[in-house]
Amino acid sequence: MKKFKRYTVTAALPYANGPLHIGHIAGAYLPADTYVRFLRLRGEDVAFVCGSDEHGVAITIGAKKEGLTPREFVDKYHNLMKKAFTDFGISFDIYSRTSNEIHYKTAQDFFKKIYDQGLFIEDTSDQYYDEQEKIFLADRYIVGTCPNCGHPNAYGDQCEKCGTSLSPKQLINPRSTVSGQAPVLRPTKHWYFPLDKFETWLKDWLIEGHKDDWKINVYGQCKSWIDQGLQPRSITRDLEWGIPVPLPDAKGKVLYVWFDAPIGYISATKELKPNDWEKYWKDPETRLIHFIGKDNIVFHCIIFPSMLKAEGSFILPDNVPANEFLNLEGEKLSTSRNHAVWLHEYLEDLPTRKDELRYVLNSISPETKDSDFTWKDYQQKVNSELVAILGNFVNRVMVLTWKYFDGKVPSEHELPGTTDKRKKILASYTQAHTDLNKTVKEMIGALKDFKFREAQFQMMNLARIGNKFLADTEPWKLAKEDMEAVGAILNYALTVVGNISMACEPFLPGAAVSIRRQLNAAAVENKWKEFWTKEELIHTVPQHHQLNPAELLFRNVEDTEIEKQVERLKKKENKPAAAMQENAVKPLKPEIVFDDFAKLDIRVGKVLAAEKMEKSDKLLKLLVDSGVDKRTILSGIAKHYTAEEMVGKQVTFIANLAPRKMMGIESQGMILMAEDADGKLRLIQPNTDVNPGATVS
RNA sequence: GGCGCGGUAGCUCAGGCGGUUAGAGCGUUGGAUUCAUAACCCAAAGGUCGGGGGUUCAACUCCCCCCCGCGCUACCA
Repeated sequence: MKKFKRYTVTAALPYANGPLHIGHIAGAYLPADTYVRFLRLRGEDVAFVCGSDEHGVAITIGAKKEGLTPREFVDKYHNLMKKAFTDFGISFDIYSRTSNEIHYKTAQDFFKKIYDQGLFIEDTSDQYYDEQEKIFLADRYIVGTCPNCGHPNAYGDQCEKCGTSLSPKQLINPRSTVSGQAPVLRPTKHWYFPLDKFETWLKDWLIEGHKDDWKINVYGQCKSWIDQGLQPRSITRDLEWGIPVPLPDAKGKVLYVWFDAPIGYISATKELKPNDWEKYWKDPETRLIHFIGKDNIVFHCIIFPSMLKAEGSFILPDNVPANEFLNLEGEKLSTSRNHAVWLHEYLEDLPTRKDELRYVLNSISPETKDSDFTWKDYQQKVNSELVAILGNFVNRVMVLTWKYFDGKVPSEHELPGTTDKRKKILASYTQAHTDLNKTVKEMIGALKDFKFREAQFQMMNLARIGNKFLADTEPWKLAKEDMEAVGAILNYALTVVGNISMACEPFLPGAAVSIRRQLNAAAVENKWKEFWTKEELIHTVPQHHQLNPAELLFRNVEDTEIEKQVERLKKKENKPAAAMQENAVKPLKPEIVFDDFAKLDIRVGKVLAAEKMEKSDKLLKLLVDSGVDKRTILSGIAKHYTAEEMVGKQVTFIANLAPRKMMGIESQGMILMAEDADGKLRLIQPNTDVNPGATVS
């Protein structure tokens, strides 16, 4: 493996439109922090950078919703996240933000450098423009009737009722959500990054070059993406909030948030190391690693590297150990449903349990597949692992040393194997020592491979071996007959405790400090690098050294503690966030006159036959008796109704809608559905049967 | 529908370029023990390795089909 001189480690820039939850932590920040702590302990030169991602339409929408300016809005969430990270102990070297001036310049320079090479494609196309507000409307700012399901308030990028992805021009009767007015089409120019031109290079660099060293889930998704063919991507937007496109003819244009965000890693590094930041981004002997969640894979593995390649002077990511997702109590985390454990709330409720959260999240880290956090599991892991195995081991060694040696480290010398009992002790010692060294090597090997669950397990193994050593040698029995042996045993046990304090630092930084305090081990601190680079047990506590009183590393989690958390979770779900409630009821459409309505021929029909459309997940093909004819209607309801249950049902449909071909079959009408707040579709039916062909008015 | 990743003991997960009785931690049960936050230590029970075919002397591991979960994608008038 290539030897690197230094590391640049990034953790995904969290989007500044809401607080952090444990899914974010488990996905990117905890693994990144664990890895960085490991690197630092080995004495590596590392820059650990992160910051808030503060641009994009979603920010402007969120700001509007909360009645704030975008600036106030991002300030609020930037500060909230920054504090939560600090309080939790994620050890960024810098937590910056993309609204900083230095980032504006960095991003603009980056753009300009590629622009000057003539790489970007310029293209002018018609887009919706709000004449009253004098702005071009981003997709999310336009609502209209969904051409698919008739949902009157579909967004310009997606209909939330039927899930169809849309472009604004497909919407019927589009309206601006800013002014409520109908927007007009206007030509506007944008710049595109020619991703397609990097296909050959990506195949070489990624598909060939990282076949074996990238995680299989990451590699598989990238390969799938590249194989499907790459398209130019637009990298500018018509928007007020963002980084202005640094060109003379680009008034009102900003860089697309996805373009500027990853450059934020570079800006943050510049801010951190104004004089030698380039070493961390341009020296091939620097190892660049991105920690992200799986939603970010394509961006960090394909698009950003292509941008870096295009710019020309930067190094490329050497690895992108993306995690899958974390679920909560068996269900997906959901911001809108408020189904989440928010980091800042956890820290308020359980301020003394930071290591516990780190431990549990790491132990269920979604490294290879989605995983599930439950409070019950949290309690069990804390009680039966942290308390019972690790805390207990450290505590019993401390207590024994105080009891028999007044808290002074016993003398250190070879124990002569003069009796059978002593021979047994020596055998136990040899066994423990061999196991411990092996475990240390495995722990460090796992950390190098980004296998943090495994690494943490090996760290805990040190305590398991320690417990076994005590049980095997039984110093409390020997105290009656052979204090020299007791001293030898406890001297070694204290050595193990000292090594554990070093081993647990990347996983349980709080416990590491506590153990060091108990050992009164200021003298030990400069030994950390030795432990982490020699990869074996080292000598930690000098003989006759005075220890501090024992303190408990962890407390048991009582039932009442987790019951409180579970209840809190349930309560939240019954009471969705305020923002969600606003969303649940869509705003009224502009007024129409009776004649508009009269154009519609709405009727009730009866489904005679139904079948699932082949090769479609959403479409059912219905044969409907409309009274005047039997017609085929395709409807995107397959996720809500099976073909079988549709047969015989009365349905309301639009009878005079122009026929439309879908997947090779012509649909002669449109079934009307009601959409519940949760997105479920339900048929609109008369409350008693009517004859097929009955009109609705 | 296509593509990617996954489906291994009650739970969380290892493993597997085919080859002895499929592993660990936690949980459960039994034993031992008392230095320790009833914790630790020992032992046992517990799995037809998602289902069905196939290749092979031999498959959990390779091939095909199917089912389930997650993600991307197509369709959704």
